[in-house]
Amino acid sequence: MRKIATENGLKKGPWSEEEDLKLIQYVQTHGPGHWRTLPKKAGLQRCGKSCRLRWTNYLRPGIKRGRFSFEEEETIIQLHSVMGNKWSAIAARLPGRTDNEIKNYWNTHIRKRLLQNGIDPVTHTPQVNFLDLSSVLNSARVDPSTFPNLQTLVNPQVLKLVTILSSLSKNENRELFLNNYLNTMNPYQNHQNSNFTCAPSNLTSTLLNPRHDLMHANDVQNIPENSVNMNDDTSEDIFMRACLTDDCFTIPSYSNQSTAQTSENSSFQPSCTENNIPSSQQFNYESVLSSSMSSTTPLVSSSRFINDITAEHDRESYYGSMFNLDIQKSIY
DNA sequence: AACCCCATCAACCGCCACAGA
DNA sequence: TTCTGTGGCGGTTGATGGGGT
Repeated sequence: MRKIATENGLKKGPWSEEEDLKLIQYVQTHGPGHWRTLPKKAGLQRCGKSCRLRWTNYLRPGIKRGRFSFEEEETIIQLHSVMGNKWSAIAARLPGRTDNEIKNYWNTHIRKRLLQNGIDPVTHTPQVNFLDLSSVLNSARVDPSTFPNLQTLVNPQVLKLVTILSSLSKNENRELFLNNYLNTMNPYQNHQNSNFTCAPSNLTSTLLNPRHDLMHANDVQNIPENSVNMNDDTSEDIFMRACLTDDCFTIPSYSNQSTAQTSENSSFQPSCTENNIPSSQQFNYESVLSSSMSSTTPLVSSSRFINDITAEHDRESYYGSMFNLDIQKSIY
C-alpha cells in the first residue's frame, strides 16, 4: 500500500493495527463525529478526514467484507442504470457495503464485464451505433433476402420505429420523437406524482436498453386501457401525428434540454434528480426500483439459480446469457 | 530468477452542500 | 447575508501482489 508519509506531523498511508485500535476505542466511547478534534483526543497522528474515512469504510461495525454476491452485483447494476455514479445512494441499498467498496468493485469488475458483453457501462445500453442499426434494418427492408428471418428476429414495431427514426434528419428530432413516443406509449406514468424522476433524454436509453425493457415489464400491467395499443397497425400513424406536430418542435426548453442531455460527450448524468425537472418531463422510475427497494427477493428471476455459481468465468457467461436473454425478451 | 504488466482496492484529494454562528 | 466548520461525495492515486514472459 501507500508509503507512510508525514505532513505537518500527520501520518499518511495505510493504517496500523495500533491506530485502528485507538480509533475504534475512541469511537466506541465517544461515538463518531467531530472528526477534526478526534485525532488529537484519540492520540492519533492523522487528520480528521482520514479518521472518518477509515471508520466509515473499514472499521465501522456491520461492514461486510469479501466477495460481492450475484444479488449484490445485480442490485448494483440495476441501481447504477437508474442512478448513475451515485455510489452513496447505491450503497444505501446494499447493507454492509460502503460507497467506496461499491465504486471500486464497479470500476474493477462490473464495468469490465459489461464492456466484454457489449454493454455500455455508462448508459447500460448495447454498444450498437444507432444509425448503423437503422441502416442495416433499412437495407433489410429493401432487400428481404438480406435477413430472411428478420421478422422473426425483430419485433415489427421496433422495425417501424427504427425506420421512422432513421427518416428524421436531426438527432434532436429523433430524441424528441422518442420522448413523445414513449410518453404516448405510457401516458399513465407521466402523470403520476413521483419522488423519483428521470430526465426525458434518458428515455432514449430506456427504449434501447433491454434491461430497462425487462425492468418495466411490470409496468405494462399498469397501462390504462385507453393508452395506445402498440399492436395496432395504425399506431405508427398515430404516433407520427402526435409526435411530429409543430408543437413538439417549438418548445425551446424541451428541445434544448434534450439536446444538451443527450450529448454523446456528456457522461451519464445523474439522470434522475428529484426536483429539477418539470412535471411534464418527468418519468416515473418507481417501478424500476421497486424490485430492489421493497423486496429482498432476487431482482431477476434467475437469481436463485446463480447463487450456485461462484467462478469468475461462470459470472461472465452468466452476464452474457443474461443480456442475450433480455435482448430477446425485448424484441419479441 | 528477474523483470514487466496489470488488476485490485485502501487511501487520498478536491469539491460541494449544509448547518450554525 | 456572509463566513466558517463539518461531513459527504465522486474521482483518482499508488502500493501491493499475482501472473506471464
